[in-house]
Amino acid sequence: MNNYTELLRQHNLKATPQRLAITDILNMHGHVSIEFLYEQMLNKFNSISLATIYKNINIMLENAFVQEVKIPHSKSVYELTKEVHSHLVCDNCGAVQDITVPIHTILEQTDNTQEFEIKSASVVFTGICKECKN
Amino acid sequence: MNNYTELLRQHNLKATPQRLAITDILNMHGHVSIEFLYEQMLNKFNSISLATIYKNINIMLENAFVQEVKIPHSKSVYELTKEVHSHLVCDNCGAVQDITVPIHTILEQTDNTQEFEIKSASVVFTGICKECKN
DNA sequence: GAGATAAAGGAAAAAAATTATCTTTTATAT
DNA sequence: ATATAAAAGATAATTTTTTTCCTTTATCTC
Ligand SMILES: [Mn+2]
Ligand SMILES: [Mn+2]
Ligand SMILES: [Zn+2]
Ligand SMILES: [Zn+2]
Repeated sequence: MNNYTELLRQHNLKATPQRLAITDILNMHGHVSIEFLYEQMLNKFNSISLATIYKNINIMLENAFVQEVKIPHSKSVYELTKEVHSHLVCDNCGAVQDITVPIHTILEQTDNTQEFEIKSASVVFTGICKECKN
Repeated sequence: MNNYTELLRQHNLKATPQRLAITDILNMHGHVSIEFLYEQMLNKFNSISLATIYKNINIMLENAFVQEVKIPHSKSVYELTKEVHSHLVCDNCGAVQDITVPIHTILEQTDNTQEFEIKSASVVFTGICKECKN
């Protein structure tokens, strides 16, 4: 269990109980939607405002604290920023898991005659997860 | 210049002037946002409803006529469905262009111990386009 | 081509998602 | 302990998307 107090302060963000709870939930669940996050937060703070969720997710996005994962045919999920990685999304149950893809190798094998200077890649694989196959 | 009358009918969709105009705009501009599409449509149909745009884009998505491209840090764009491909998005001007990535090769080089059955991939590269480099 | 009809368009309202405003509370520095 | 700027909560406002309801029209059949 990580404590994000210092990390928040390093970004000049006050380490409020609400923010620490958000980071805890992200840390525990990995990839969460706004609604899920709100529901979880309501358990701890029965009068928390949805606006607080949005304001915090947005300020954490600005500070590169949190990343948005855009998923084909469904809503975005959010996660704590970690090393660069890609995602697997289950078509059946919606579960999102991390996967490491050799982006560099891909770029070497991709014909880029367009002279586009690539800086980053967002890769989301879709399919059926291990659990849903059974 | 393509005519989408038949394709629409094959999906049991009436070939209305509005729909043909939408396919024309998609065909001409490649990747368009809802707002852009609406503005363009207003030129031809000065009383078109935004609801018509949404209803048609949604029905075309359902029929796999049109695809949504989700882009990190910006709004989605829509395009006519064609052969499988990926995208380059310019951080500077927002331009979206197609690129072909050897997905199969990537999968071979990606360690998938998670036993996830991958069916498709959504790949969006971000960077600086040729024009914006000058 | 005229008539029948189900689908689609337009206008407006409703719903859902997100952001802004304003007052109260609180984390943090002194 | 106090001061203060930032954040929370409540609410309103805005933006985005969907729904409803009535009118129009594309298409089928004759
Ligand atoms: Mn992840
Ligand atoms: Mn494309
Ligand atoms: Zn699954
Ligand atoms: Zn550019």
